[in-house]
Amino acid sequence: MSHEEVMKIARKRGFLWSSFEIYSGVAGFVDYGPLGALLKNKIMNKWREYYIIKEGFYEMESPTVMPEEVFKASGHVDHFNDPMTQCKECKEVYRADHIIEEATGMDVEGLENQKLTEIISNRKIRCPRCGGHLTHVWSYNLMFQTLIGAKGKKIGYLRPETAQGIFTPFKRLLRFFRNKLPFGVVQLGKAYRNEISPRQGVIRLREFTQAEAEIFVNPKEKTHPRFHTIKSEKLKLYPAENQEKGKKPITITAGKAAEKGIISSELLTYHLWLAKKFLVDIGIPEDVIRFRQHLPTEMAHYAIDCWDVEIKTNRYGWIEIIGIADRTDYDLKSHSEHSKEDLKVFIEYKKPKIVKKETVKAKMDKIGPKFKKEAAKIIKALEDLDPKIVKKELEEKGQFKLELDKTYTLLEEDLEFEEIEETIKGEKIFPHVIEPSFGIDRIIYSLLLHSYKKEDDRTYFNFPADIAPVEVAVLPLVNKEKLVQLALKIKEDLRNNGFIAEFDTSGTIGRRYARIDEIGVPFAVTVDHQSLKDHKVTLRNRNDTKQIRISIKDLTRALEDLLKRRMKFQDLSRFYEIQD
RNA sequence: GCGGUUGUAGUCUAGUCUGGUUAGGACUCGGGCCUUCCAAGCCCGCGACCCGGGUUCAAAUCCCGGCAACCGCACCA
Repeated sequence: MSHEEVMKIARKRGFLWSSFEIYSGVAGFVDYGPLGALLKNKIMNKWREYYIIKEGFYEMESPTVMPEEVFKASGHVDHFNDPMTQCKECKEVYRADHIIEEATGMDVEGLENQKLTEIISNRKIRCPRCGGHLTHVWSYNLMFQTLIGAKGKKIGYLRPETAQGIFTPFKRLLRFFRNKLPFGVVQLGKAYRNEISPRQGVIRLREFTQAEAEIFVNPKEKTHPRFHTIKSEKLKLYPAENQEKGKKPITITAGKAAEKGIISSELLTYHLWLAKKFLVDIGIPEDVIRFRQHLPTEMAHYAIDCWDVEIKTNRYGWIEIIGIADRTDYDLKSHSEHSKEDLKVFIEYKKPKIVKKETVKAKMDKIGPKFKKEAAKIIKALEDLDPKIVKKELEEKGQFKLELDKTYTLLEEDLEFEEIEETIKGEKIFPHVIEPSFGIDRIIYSLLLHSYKKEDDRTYFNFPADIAPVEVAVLPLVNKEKLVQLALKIKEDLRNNGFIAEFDTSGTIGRRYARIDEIGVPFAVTVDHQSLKDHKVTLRNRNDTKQIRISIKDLTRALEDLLKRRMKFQDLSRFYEIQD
């Protein structure tokens, strides 16, 4: 539970290192060491199990460098930008808009830097701390900028989220899913934010790994086919209202939360539950998980409802590790406007709608001779007019003046009104997007923190068997040639069967167990003298250090059952002799 | 970005104030001996003054700058 102890072991045993240490390091970057990389991959693959296999979403991969247009459309170029100013005397840095709003009460959101600078000098706004003069306003954008191409004319940015890489090929995706909602697309990968001053180690990184799902749905159908199966599952929620009124979080069933509108839709509720199930599955205890709703003031520009999954930590309090948002149609709409591409989906009505409609048409035999060459454009213009207005004007004035490049006067005899029935099969809409966005690095931190166990003089990571980086250790009880040879052979066999197996002869058996416990190896195979005669070895369970004696030929099968969590060690011990 | 505190092997630390032999110890790690089940013991070995500049005959030690970590403030679409 202690941050310091856990991070110390994480560093010592090769889970997490700060990057570029030999060059003093750079804040906000970390290396995943050998065990960290294994752990991270296992967690990401578990995530794929949940979102790709079980939910039926598909994964894609887009570039991490993207052209400026993408982030103009997404709002990151404008909204991810903070206007800053600094006191010339005391060097304090401020948000320029905040300081103006405080001093004058003006709403200056969205104004250009030059305008803000003018306001500061005209209104004689000074440093609130020391009264000193303030510098001109500059922009601090949290995106890393780069130049694309040899001539360096095209501005590019490192993506601040993986999501945009899913929105931009939306037309292709829609075709891949055969033009039908709902569908989900996921992406796991790196994202970048040039934080002003990253602290808190792995909690706020400049380069981090996200696992995001973008689920495209019909706005009228924000539910999930399996919602009924999770209705009575309990969620610990901290709604915005409770935060504002200083009340405590509530525990409520998924069904009630959606029904009462605490969470804005059944689908969003389902994804809150799913995120929690995932976290519990990889080994984060349920009682350190809660869902906190964004306050209206902190909600991102694109969302209508957003819940953070938070984990309790001893050092940082409750930290956000997952954000689950209803992004509505913000992104697709905006990309559609900027790119001039149609990013809508055709939704077919269950029953076609029959609409009665009045139309006005030109009588060709009248219009033709009357207007000759100009008739064509008049006919075309009539199609776009509201027939009611034409009819009304005709009735009142006996003629209708059509304003085009010049005025054409149309009489009642030139026109024909008709009421027709039109069958509308459906409509084109922008889908809404439900987005669970996982911060993998923070999840790993939370997992390390909450898996760490200390018992007497023993420490271990209580990783689930299928998450543990090293799966099994093979150890000779003592370093006698024959035992070492047999242990090596068993290790090779296990590796050939796909297990991540380690072997260790250093120190005494107790020290070896301690070493593998410290990195959370769930099972150990120990070869003793008896093994040479009866071809049996002991299999040790990390959490309770209990052992059973099992024949070497059964080992692969037993370990497979254990590591895939088809069987618990306790169940296995019914079939085998228990060792003291 | 601002202010404060701190930087000695993988880890913890002595030495820094008061400049002066080969920077000392413990644990860890590697090799060996021993050892029949949970960090035992013995022998051997690897391994450090954050980086750069200055002052000085001489800098881990004093001064300046940088970097990093921690704490507070600010920031965190």
